[in-house]
Amino acid sequence: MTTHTKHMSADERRTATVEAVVELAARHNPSEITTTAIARQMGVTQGALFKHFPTKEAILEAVMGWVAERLLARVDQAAAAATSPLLALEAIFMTHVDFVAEHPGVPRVMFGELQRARMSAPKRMAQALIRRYGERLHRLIEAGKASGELSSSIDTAAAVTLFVGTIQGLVMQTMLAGDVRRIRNEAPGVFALYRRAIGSRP
Amino acid sequence: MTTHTKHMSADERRTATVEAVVELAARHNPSEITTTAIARQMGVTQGALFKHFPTKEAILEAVMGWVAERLLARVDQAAAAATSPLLALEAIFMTHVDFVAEHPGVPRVMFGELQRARMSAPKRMAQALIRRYGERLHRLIEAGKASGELSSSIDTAAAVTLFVGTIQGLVMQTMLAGDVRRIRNEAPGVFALYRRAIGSRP
DNA sequence: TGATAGTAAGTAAGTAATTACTATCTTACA
DNA sequence: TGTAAGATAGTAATTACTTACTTACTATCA
Repeated sequence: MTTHTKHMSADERRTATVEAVVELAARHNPSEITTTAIARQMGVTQGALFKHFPTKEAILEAVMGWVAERLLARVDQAAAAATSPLLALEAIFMTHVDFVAEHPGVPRVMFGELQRARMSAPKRMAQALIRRYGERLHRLIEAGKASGELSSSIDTAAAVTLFVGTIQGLVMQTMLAGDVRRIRNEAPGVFALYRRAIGSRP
Repeated sequence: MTTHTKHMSADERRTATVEAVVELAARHNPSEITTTAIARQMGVTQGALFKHFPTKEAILEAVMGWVAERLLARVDQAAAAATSPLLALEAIFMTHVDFVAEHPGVPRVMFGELQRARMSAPKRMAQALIRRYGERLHRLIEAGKASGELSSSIDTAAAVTLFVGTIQGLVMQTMLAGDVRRIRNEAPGVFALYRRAIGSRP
């Protein structure tokens, strides 16, 4: 319940800034997201941003933190509700796809940070997020192999790479088509193929 | 066998410019590839670029043309030498991985162009390349289903998306590790999973 | 309670640096 | 010698960030 005041609190403004970046990234190239564009999206002057963030990089750092927290929380929640490793992988997949469909700018910002030449705080956070995500997948796949639900002959590292790449492929299709709804429609078919790839054969 | 002259011909310079961009993209964020950086990579002043290209966008257009021509030629050559649809898909996969390992900047430039907000000539060329690439995959997968080599129950469109995403996933791993050789090492394992996903079961 | 001083949040108008691109002059080769 | 290729030194526009000033909320105290 935000009262209609002209001034926001520092915390509200920081959150609003992060959300503005995520929304802008859905329609614009991350490298074209200038501080002026962020401020305009928020209905505020450009200089006002620097009351809450020392640099633009600090803004991107906050964005990466926002993404890591929300994505991992939802993914963990989905996995916890599942009753087997394979079902957990499917739940994670669909949850991730939902997240990307809700926030199409997120994978673009992530990829943009990873592409940076020099190491930076936001790039480090993007790497850390993918590493943590990969560890969760690795554990689930190993558990699935142990329980016999997944084929014990598959390469776990390759299965992790394929999982992440599968979502990347869906994101790419979305960017090609320019239609966000498409990712939700195509996701089940693509995961069905992934299940064929890793599942044990009857 | 370029003779040691100070002035290059227009055609040589255009090719050298494209190669400079591809080399720069291997180490730098595509949006950080300025005309100054391109010129420095070529050992030439920045203004000299505009003797051969009217705009920077025209340079990127030439880059996309260079990529489309070389990648599709190599992919077609690899597919033609294969004796079955599945072997053709494997040959295309490995050829593509080789191409990316040789030119790690290429997928970054491609992805960067696709991310652009407004339509542009290079973006259109990137979309056209992926479309043509996808059509080739589509035909091969359909042929494989007809011959019984691939499962007839799989979704062909999803299989195309998964193929492209699989390579994207390998590229992402490369960017995370910062080590180009890794993609060649991991490629066979990942394709083995892809084969499990689409192949008919014995 | 109600005036008021202090402060956080915001504005407006700057800065230097960098960008793509250009005008003018110079060099090298056929 | 004429011309294409390149060098030099610009241009206006845009970038992240700053400075000086103004507004709105809040805690304090008579």
